[in-house]
Amino acid sequence: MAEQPKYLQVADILRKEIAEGKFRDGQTLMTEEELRMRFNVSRQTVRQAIALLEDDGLVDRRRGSGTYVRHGPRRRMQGTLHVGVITTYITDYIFPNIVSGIESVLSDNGVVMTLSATYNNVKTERSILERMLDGQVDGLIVEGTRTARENENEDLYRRLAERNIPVLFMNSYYPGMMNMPHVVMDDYGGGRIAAREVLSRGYRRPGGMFKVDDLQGKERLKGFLDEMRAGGISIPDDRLLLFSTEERMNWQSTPEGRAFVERLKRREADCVTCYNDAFASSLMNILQQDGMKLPEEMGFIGFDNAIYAELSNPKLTTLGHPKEAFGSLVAEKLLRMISGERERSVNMAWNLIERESLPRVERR
Amino acid sequence: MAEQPKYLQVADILRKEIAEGKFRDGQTLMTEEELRMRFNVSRQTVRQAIALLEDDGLVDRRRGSGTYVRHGPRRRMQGTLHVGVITTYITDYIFPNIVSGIESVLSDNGVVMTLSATYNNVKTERSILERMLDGQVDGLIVEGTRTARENENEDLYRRLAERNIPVLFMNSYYPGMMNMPHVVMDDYGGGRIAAREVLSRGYRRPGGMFKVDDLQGKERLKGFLDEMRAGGISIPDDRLLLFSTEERMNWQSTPEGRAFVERLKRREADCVTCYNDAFASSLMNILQQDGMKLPEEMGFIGFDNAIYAELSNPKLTTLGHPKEAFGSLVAEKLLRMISGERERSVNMAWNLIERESLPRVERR
DNA sequence: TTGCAAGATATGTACGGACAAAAAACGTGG
DNA sequence: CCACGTTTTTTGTCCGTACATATCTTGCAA
Repeated sequence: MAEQPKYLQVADILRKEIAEGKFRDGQTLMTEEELRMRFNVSRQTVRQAIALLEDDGLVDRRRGSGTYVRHGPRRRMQGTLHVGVITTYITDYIFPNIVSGIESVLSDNGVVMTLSATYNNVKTERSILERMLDGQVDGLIVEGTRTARENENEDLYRRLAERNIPVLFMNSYYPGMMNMPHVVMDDYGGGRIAAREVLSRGYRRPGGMFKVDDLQGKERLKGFLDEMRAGGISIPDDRLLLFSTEERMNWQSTPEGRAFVERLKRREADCVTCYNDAFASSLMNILQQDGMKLPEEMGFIGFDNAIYAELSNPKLTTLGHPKEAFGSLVAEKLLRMISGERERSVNMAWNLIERESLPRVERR
Repeated sequence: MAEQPKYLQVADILRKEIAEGKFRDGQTLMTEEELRMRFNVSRQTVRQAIALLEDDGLVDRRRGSGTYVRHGPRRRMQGTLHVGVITTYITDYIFPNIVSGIESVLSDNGVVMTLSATYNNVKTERSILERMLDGQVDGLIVEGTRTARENENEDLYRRLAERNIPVLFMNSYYPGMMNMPHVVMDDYGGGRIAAREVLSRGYRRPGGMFKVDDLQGKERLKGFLDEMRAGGISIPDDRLLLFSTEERMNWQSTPEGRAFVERLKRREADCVTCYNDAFASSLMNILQQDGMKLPEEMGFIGFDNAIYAELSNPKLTTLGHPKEAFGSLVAEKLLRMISGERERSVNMAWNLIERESLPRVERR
């Protein structure tokens, strides 16, 4: 009591006990009177504590009956289910397609969706999660932000877990995050596929550019390097450009970025494996403006099969992301989680889409 | 007290007085002690009442200082601004473009956006509004649902108004809704433009299909008919198909819809003005499958300049919706409203985009 | 066994009082 | 006039009590 008010202490203890599942039978096990005795406080204090739990949606109070712990599907009857979806972007790149897949499943099931974007900003993610917490969502689909770094918002995810709100990560996830399942592409495997493709088409001085502040990029890079090593090719550091999101919009203007482009212009590599199609497309443009002939003078392979892939010139050879199907799978999985089932994580396989940007080459 | 508990009565009175602006100076004017005297209740009861107002975000309590009424920009310091966006659809039609316009402005200003779709269902709209209310948004952009009918959710909009949460309607709005401004296309004017275009190109037996459960459609229809009348053309009822959203997906299979299509096949009209490009496109397909040659045998004009317009064959002549620019304008307006300014409603003008579906015709 | 009424049990409302802690107002001395 | 400590004001926490009201349980009677 010297530090924290009693009602908070009581609330915390009860919160913890609920999280541990001590009250599986339905009722909070204790009436206000029993709690009063147990903690040796007044009934008002007990009520104040329980009020907090009620705000959090952890318990329901019924006059004349008792206080009940909620588990499982939150809203008992009336009222629609609400699902929150948190992605890095909404209207860019392949996200409209993924969201569309999610949306179609949710709306078919009469579930209301709430969509927010983090723009790869951890603070924004925090702010959105806070809103979701007191907005009483019944489930959450999250694309992790900066997942290769320390997870600043772990406390909020813990609170979601305490409230039995199912969370499903997609595309990218925080490793070791309390048994929350994820649906992601097999990024490590994708990196290996890309490398194998590059090698089998005769390239011998491969380069690469990867975003490394999220798991996706790190895994793609790892798979890429492992497969290269297995093929007997080692890649010097200066044929690799590693960057993080801050530089997304202007990686070309960083010292490393400029140096990398210069080396490519000097033909120090014969092909580039790119983190995704957006970067592949913009890098191709830069080199073409400098007069390089593509794909003859340099091969390219990307990830995701975004719109750019079909529209760019030469058309991009790329690993195809299932997008709509991916979104649908994610949504279906979350709905099952909401209805109480345990779901496993999924790694989806890439399928190579061969276009024009990575032609077979002769000895150079 | 015979009916409602005292603390609710007190809360309601205070809520009303706050809404009327009685406490413009900052403090609630009354301390808990003063309120206790005024209402002749105990201090606990007063506190219980104020707690409700605090939940609603109407007041802030500061220990040792007093209870203050919040007006204007909600979150005082820390914490990002949150804006809710409610549209009828998200990933369909022109909505991705509009949302993109909104999103770019909001994210440039560091504002977090939360996006939800009603699918033109008033109950869903209600459910979303409830979430927005206890999610503490700082502003709301709403595309009204079924705006030509009674507004079932007026109570919720009133509560938003009570809490000083600015609401801006777009595309479609509820007439007479407490001074909440709107940004819409000039639908009446658009109807007239379409009619004028049809007439000036020589068509003399014009038909039309319009959705009439929202204001947009009603206004477009009204403008269309008025301009026709002004041009000396009266349109018999059976050359018009009026429908509502329920039938959106399958208007072709309703008795009226089938009858309408049959009349078109018998060439009882020489052109059709369509509620929007989606309907225009699908109607064109139906007639073409029946062997009709377009645009020679029947002219078409739509609204919105959606993707279909460019992709269909023949390419659609249509009235262009500004989409991204529209979204940006809406977002900028709402941000100004959040920072306290009063904003006027806007009717944006259409611009005609001439493609292939409404060619000039000779006397028939 | 069923139906209903009375009683027991639980939460909801309301009152009173007391002290704690933070902020604001005041007063005093420099 | 300012600085600093003291007092006052105001909200926060906590206790005890009483009664209201909804729900559940029990037991009696048909």
